[in-house]
Amino acid sequence: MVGYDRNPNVNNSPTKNSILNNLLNKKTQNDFKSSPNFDTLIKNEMCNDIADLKTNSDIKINRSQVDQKNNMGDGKNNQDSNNAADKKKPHIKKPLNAFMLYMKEMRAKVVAECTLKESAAINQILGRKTKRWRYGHHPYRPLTYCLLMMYIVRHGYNCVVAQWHSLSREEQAKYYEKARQERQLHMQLYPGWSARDNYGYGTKKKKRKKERTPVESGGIRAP
DNA sequence: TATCCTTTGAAGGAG
DNA sequence: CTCCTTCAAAGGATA
Repeated sequence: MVGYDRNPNVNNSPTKNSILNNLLNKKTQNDFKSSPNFDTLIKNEMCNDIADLKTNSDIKINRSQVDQKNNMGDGKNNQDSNNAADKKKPHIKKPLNAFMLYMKEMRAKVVAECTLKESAAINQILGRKTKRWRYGHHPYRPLTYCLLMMYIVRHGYNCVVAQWHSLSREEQAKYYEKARQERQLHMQLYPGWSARDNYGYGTKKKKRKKERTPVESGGIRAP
């Protein structure tokens, strides 16, 4: 179960290499380009990224294949996983906000729909900041990015962009209300609890999120 | 094995 | 008040 294997329900299940090759071959790129949902700039940016992908993706793929081979040998090392879970002392988690509730609900659907399992990519699909990979350099690992683009090729650009933000006001209000109820319940269950209680939980220090250059936080790079 | 990545939103603290 | 940071979920990737 390592890597980016496709959903077994899908009829054909190509290997990682064939997925990459499929993306990189001319036909796929042409299909990609001909999508009516892309303007010329985005098309060109995407194709440049695809070209860049080819230079450094081989190493990652070989690494994944090695991992897969290693995993085939042992099938019973999952017993000590709950051992690690026991080690953690119970802590009261933050209540989920509206977007987190939405993600929790929609994640499985997106995972089933596309071949992606990497949550960072799924979260971008469900969130908004698609500009970051549409215009600038992509933050994904090559194979993840490859599969994300495959998803776009298959389902169309509008399917990917801003799913949360494309919800109607009423639909979003549903999640905000649910989140409000969760917070209220959380307050009743754990009076006096503060989100600060979990700062640095389990670790010495969390990494600094970002050094914050507000101009570029939008992610749009001038071409 | 622990942290990173990535999203939005809540919340607390600093200035 | 405004700005900044952390953490909620999640699972593959990575050091």
